Amino acid sequence: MSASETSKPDAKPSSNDPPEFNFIGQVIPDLPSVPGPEFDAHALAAADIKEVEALIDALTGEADKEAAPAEGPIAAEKMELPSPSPPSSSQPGESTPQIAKTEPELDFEANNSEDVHMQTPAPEVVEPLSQFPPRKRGRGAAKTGLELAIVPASQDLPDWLPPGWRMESRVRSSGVTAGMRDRYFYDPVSGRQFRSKREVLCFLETGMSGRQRAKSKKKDTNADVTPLKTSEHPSSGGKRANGSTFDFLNRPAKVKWVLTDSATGSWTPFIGDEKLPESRKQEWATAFKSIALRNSGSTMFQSR
DNA sequence: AGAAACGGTATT
DNA sequence: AATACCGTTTCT
Repeated sequence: MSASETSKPDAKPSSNDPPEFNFIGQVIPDLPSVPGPEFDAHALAAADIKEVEALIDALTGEADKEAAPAEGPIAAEKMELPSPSPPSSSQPGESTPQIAKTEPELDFEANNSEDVHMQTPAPEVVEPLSQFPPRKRGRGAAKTGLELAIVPASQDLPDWLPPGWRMESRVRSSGVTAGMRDRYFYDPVSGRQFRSKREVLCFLETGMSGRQRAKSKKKDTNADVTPLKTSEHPSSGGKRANGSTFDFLNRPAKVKWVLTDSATGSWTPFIGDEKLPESRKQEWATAFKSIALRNSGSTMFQSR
């Protein structure tokens, strides 16, 4: 649809210094625990709600395909938004601008075909970061007992790397390039692996791995942002860079997004009755934003 | 098929 | 010269 930016007359100074931008890194330095909305809820209100919907859909739809029959009434129609209409926007003809005065809680409940087995999905801080690889695979798998010097590198992270991201530095143990180091970056949300700064940044921008062209010879006139692949559980394996999604492993069966503050637009995810743990909040917020952003362009980052 | 590691060119 | 980046190979 809106192929070209509609409202962007000259939003590109481009004459000064378009340095490295890592909006996510700046926007989410550290999500405040309560009233610290970094993003504009207004933007999320309308169209983005659908994203959340879709997201939840994905969550439930792909949550456990094993329990999903080939035609079972999955998430498709489970979702029911009480009021898809954006509160912030004024409804001409009505007179109840009781916007988010009293917490318009939209509860997207995600019920699988089964009931709930995971009422307490996230006991605590999961362990998104496995310090060391599960095993040795690939080239130097069973070669020599090479115990690669895998440096956690939790520190000394590059400045461009958004907070929460993990970096791994592996040293090559053989070959003419032995001794060289390869760095890998991992998205805390999806767990995907990236091999370079460029990949990461590209991912942060578009939400996709920028490397996705030359696939089909000539058939993509607008191969822009490919839809998410809602058929993977990244956290379990951590694919390389490609799609972006939630942590499909540790998710609640029911999520409730509450607009805690309409003014600033502070949405807070609730699991059941409990507020999302801080540890998870960032991830969610990141994903949430990422998705919303993907659709609204940069609408939500406008500072008023 | 996917992940890990190496090879090698491009870039700084 | 150093290293960032990514194609390709190798192994699970």
